[in-house]
Amino acid sequence: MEVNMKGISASYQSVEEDDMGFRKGPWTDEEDSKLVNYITTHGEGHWNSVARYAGLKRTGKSCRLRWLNYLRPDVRRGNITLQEQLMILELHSRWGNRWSKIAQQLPGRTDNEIKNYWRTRVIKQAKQLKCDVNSKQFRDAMRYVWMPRLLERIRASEYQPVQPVITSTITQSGMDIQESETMWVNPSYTSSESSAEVQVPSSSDHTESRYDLPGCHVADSSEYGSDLFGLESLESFWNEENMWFLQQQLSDDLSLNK
DNA sequence: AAGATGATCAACCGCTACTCA
DNA sequence: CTGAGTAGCGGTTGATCATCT
Repeated sequence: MEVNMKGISASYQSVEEDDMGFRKGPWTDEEDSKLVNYITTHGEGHWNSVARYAGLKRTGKSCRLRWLNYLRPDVRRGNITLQEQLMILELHSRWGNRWSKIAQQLPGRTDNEIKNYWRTRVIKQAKQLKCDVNSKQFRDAMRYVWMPRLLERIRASEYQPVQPVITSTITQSGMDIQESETMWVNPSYTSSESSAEVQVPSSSDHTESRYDLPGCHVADSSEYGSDLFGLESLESFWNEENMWFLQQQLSDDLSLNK
């Protein structure tokens, strides 16, 4: 039987059935088309009925997941864009592992996809830096170093303002007004403040003191593996300018907390 | 060329929340 | 109120592909 995995057709032998006779494992083209046909005709919901009446030996849960994560017509495929990466970082800093909630802000992306992105890219980078992904150090690095850089890259590539995100609809005087909020472009870390307007001392002021984040090991360039955010190397984030800026931010935070 | 290792992502699992009889 | 059925969420697993040695 043929199944489609990662865009290629492959023979797959290990589709099995559980004690209840439900099939498990990758979906076949035939199963996909049965599910799509049924939902096209009858609509979503009542997943156990879908499974039964569509002639699928699958659990309702499995049908729901397959539809939402793969078969839905509005599912977006392909790489996570720079804008989406920035949104994920920002929204995760607000909401934590609320993948479904984050996914709602990214049309066409599924919670599964975002979760996978976070686990495979972001957590990996935290590990490489020997930081806990939830540590203040790593979060500050994201907020004050990586996200501004990402924003700069977006602006450089588009050469136009970043699209605001429509977050709510309010009704006023009988008219629907869409209130747009630049929810992920926090002024506190826009590029103008993070780099352009910040006075960076000459390199001689701090060349000797490569900044070690407390409890956070800055890896040698040889330790860097894949490229979070599509940058050439994570090392470029941890250059002296950004280190200096991050150090200032951290010391400001500390003084505020006194 | 082949085996080892790492990265990716679809799918499953367990749990909680919600609905309804 | 309670229990069954269902939907949805987040964590985890495992198959496959890609890259490295």
